[in-house]
Amino acid sequence: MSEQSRPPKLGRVATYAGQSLEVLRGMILDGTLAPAERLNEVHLSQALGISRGPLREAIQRLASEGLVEAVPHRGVYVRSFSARELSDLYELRIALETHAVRLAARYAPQQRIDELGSMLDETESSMGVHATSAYPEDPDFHARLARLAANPPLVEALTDVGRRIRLARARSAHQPRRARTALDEHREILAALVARDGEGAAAKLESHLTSSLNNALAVLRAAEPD
Amino acid sequence: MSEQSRPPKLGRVATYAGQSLEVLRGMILDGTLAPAERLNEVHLSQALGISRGPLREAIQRLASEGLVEAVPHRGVYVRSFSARELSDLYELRIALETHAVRLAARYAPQQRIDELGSMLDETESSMGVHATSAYPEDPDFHARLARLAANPPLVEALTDVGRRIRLARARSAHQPRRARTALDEHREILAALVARDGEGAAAKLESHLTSSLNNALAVLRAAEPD
DNA sequence: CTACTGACAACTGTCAACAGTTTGCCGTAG
DNA sequence: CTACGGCAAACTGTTGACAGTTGTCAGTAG
Repeated sequence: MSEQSRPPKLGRVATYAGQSLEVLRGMILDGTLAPAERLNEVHLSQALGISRGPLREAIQRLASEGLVEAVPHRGVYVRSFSARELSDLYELRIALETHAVRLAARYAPQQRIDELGSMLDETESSMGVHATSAYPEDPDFHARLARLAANPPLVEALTDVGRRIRLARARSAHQPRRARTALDEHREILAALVARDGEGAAAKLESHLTSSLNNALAVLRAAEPD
Repeated sequence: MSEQSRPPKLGRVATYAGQSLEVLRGMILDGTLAPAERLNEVHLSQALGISRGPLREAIQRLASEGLVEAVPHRGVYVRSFSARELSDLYELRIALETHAVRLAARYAPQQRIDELGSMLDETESSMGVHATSAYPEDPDFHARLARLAANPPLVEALTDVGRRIRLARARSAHQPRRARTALDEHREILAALVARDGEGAAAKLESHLTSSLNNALAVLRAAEPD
């Protein structure tokens, strides 16, 4: 067991397992597979036109992303989140993302920050047309913000948390009013970032995410007030 | 596709995939499978006495934990970490763990904090005997500290980061002197926690982890000074 | 009417074989 | 001697079938 060699460069090739992963993730996040629903391997593999092997691999990865929960010998279920779990996820996200923005304020090259600004401009101009995007906290802004920290493991962790949050608040989809507010808050965060004010950006980001959480919680409780 | 039901309670049953996961994780963390080494599915499945199916599932999970890297059609490799990646991991860990300790200072019940203290006493008394534990930052203390935050996703994230760090610094195993220092630093952190001084505990924790990182980096550079 | 028992059906876990891709080797041409 | 091309071995991706477990539902005893 000493077969020395170095990992090759990544040469992406399509694989059924990989494709199924993306399809299933989409089905979960857009509600085709509802929370608490059980995934039947036979039915799903037939629906996707593949065998159970690759499907099981895809499901496995979904479990590691926290989108489904697998119980040995009893099947896998789309995760459903309580209000408490949603709060926990947001708290984690706040810790990660405020740290990311502090790093970005210190180390991010000016150009990348400017790109974020022009991205916001595009979002705003397309806003009048499409009325609103499907999701107020457009993941793009936050994902790009995270990447400015230039810390791959941090980005990875935030991606996972982001996906779970998106699933947890799937029902509270579009909220036109909040989308407008969110854009303004994004601009404030960016302004602090341009000024290289890490603490200020972190503070604005935290309040932004906190109000986003409160909004989600309100919708959640309105849906099931028990 | 609307099969309603609720997720059952967890009823752990042994499964080849699950067992293989733990075996393989152990082999990677203790160096039996060296960094950059390729995992041959056929050889491994024969060595473990199982077929490739469950083995592939176990490998899949290792990949999601960040311990191996899978390249489609080219095999999976035990991850090896550069100094930069190790720093990134520590930075992420610091962000997560300082946040955890702040939460702990605010919300953790007194009893759980006291348990941490008696655990440190045991560690110290067993220290003269075994001379030193295999790993200076004994994962137990940090893992328990994380759990005090009472935020499962946060604990999960820290577990993953901890495993990767442990792999990254696998070579720099025992360091008796540092183990002694680490224990003292743990006591300081705990003292701040007892005083419910979240900021103080966070600061002490950060410097503790920073010196741990510097120690690891020094060992790493000594091993391969290129 | 309720609680237990046993068999059946459905589903997940596992296996062995097949198929497609990658990689290394060998021969040939320049 | 070096560069290119094609063949073959090795390995990963995929499949369909088998095995063991779980959950359900009659049927029966209390």
